[in-house]
Amino acid sequence: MPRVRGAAFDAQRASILEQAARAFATAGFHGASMAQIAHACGVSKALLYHYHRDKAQLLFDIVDSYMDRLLALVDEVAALALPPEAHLRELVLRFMREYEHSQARHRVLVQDVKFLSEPARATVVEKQRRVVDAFARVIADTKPRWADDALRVPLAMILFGMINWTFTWLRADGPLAYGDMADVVTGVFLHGVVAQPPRGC
Amino acid sequence: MPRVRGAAFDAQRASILEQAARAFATAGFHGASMAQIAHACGVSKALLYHYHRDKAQLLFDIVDSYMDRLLALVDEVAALALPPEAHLRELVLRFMREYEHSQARHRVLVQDVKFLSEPARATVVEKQRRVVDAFARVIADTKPRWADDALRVPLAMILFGMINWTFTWLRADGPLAYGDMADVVTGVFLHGVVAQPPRGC
DNA sequence: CCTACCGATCGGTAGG
DNA sequence: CCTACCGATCGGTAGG
Repeated sequence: MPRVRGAAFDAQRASILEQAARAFATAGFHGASMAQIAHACGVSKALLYHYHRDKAQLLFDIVDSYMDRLLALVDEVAALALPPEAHLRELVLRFMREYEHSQARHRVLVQDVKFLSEPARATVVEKQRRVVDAFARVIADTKPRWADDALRVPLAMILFGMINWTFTWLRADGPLAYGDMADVVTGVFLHGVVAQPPRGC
Repeated sequence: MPRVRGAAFDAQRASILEQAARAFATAGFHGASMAQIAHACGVSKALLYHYHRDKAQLLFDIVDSYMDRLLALVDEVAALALPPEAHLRELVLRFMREYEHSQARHRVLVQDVKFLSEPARATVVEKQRRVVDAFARVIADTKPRWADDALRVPLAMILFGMINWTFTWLRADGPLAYGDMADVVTGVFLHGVVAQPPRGC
């Protein structure tokens, strides 16, 4: 029985990243043991160390590959060359769809990046900065009421707050779908909750 | 040298809660050891167990007392009997001011409540539910564009996302003050970022 | 209110 | 001599 070495290697590596992300998401980086992760993967603990130098490297491989996916999303939407409000709406929709089937990875990104060693953390934070900056540029194109340059990033962070907080409470199997929530998020961010505009007609 | 037992007891207890909150905030619940916390307090590890049955009880005492403080804030603002938009503005301002000098407690509330035992967690979650519900009622009073009852809580969660995410990136010593950020958050939530209203005049 | 410890489990690595 | 893997156990340290 010949083995396709490369393919099996990659598949097992992907399986380990997925199971480790789930374990870190539910128990936290320090609360999840390598033994638990190995058990969830159906492999020996020693095998984990064949694919990842140590526990911190496993965490890094999860969040760094996830940030690459989010950066790719940013580029995909930019290629559509949409007008500013539609561009932002599409970004929010695609990000929330991505979160929906990456809940564990996303939770790990939010809660465990601080446990990385400094050079590894800096790599991830730089990629996060590029995503935030891409959102900030699109927001600036919508001609916001706050034109102050010092508020560019804070406005983007307000939007990320709306998006990122959603996955802490929204149930994937609940009555409200992620896609519907993306519409509400974009609507509130662009035009607010209140029906009447703030300035008289 | 007579000892005023009650006062010293309370002061030491408060000191332990503060140092433990800092340790949990930076290292996570499982990453912070009882020995580290004891050292930060300048006391023995055994003393910690004089005030709190175990590590989980210490975590509970931090977040439960913090939720009591947030519930008190809700009542204080309600007593002002403000019109809906001003009511919401005041709630956001006072919550963000509270976060400013409770950064460690707040971080612990967000990231470590999941490590409590189920009855303890339920107690905290119930208090969180009451805070969210209070915000949802004020939001409903502002005559939102989304009148659907199923969106009452999601709209409140969007606002909490904006507020709660802020403390993950806003530096207390930076150029942007929490009070200024509270104004921007309320402005975006009520009327959106875009200067032009969504409906024609 | 401390020192001295425990049963168990941690992340990581040995030989084969 | 290599890569891919296992059962067993290392030195330290966790909560209590």
